[in-house]
Amino acid sequence: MTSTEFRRPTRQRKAVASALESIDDFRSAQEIHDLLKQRGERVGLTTVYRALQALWDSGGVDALRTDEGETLYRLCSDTHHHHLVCRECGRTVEVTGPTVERWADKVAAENGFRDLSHTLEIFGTCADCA
Amino acid sequence: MTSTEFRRPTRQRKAVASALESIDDFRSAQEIHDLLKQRGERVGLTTVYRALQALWDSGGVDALRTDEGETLYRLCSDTHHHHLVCRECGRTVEVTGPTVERWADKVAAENGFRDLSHTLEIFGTCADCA
DNA sequence: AGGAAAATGAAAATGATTGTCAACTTGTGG
DNA sequence: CCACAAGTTGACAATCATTTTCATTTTCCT
Repeated sequence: MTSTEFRRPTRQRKAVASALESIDDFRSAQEIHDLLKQRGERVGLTTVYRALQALWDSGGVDALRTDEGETLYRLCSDTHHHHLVCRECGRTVEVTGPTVERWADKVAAENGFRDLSHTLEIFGTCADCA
Repeated sequence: MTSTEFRRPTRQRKAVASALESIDDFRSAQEIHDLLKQRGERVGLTTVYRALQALWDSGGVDALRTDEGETLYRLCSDTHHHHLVCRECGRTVEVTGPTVERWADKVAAENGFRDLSHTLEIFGTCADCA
């Protein structure tokens, strides 16, 4: 249902998309690039960046910033949601929060803000790592 | 009440702290460095970074990451809160959300996560910029 | 086929932040 | 009062993710 992202679905772009499909956790552009290399898919790092960017622009992937400043990507389910991220192992749990959405909208509206977006990530140590 | 951060309160560190006190919005390390330069305070950029880092470690300031990957700092009120940030002018409004705090704790607990922290920022266009 | 627009990728550039290290301060014990 | 060790500073180089550049290649359309 979501528009299929690319003006031209090239080999490289399909490779990136397919790499994302084979992973559950968030990965950096570089990691995805490495993964493609392992698979024998020859795709330039620059292109991987561009493809991820494009996917993000079109809403096809979720992006997340680590404390170290790396951007991590992950295929996006089509519902709006947030993440619970384990600081140790990086495991992520997808959580949805109508409560939060409503609260954010309300607060923003009260302050006269339009055209909203928000980021919410919860960090912690998961049961396995505790 | 908040511990005063520095092992040795040097001229430079006091300058950074005082610069922060004179501002309301979030500023980058570089901007703070510039501000000090304008004031005639000669402080190395490296030192500004280190001072801000130290302040952050001790909980004295709030830090926020822009989409462009810059880290912005601001003196921290002692209540836990979040920010409503205008994408255009950078104006920030401090908001508190007990609702959200509770929700985050609950969700995390349900998934067996401990030792929580979270980030929540709302972005939008403020009334003046619309 | 043929040309224009889109896409690629290697290499250089950017830009925020961090590491290095020699010089400088400061507090302390003697 | 003084020397010394530990804490600090800052100019500069180094990192490292990401972006630009730009010449080359691919793809789409007619």
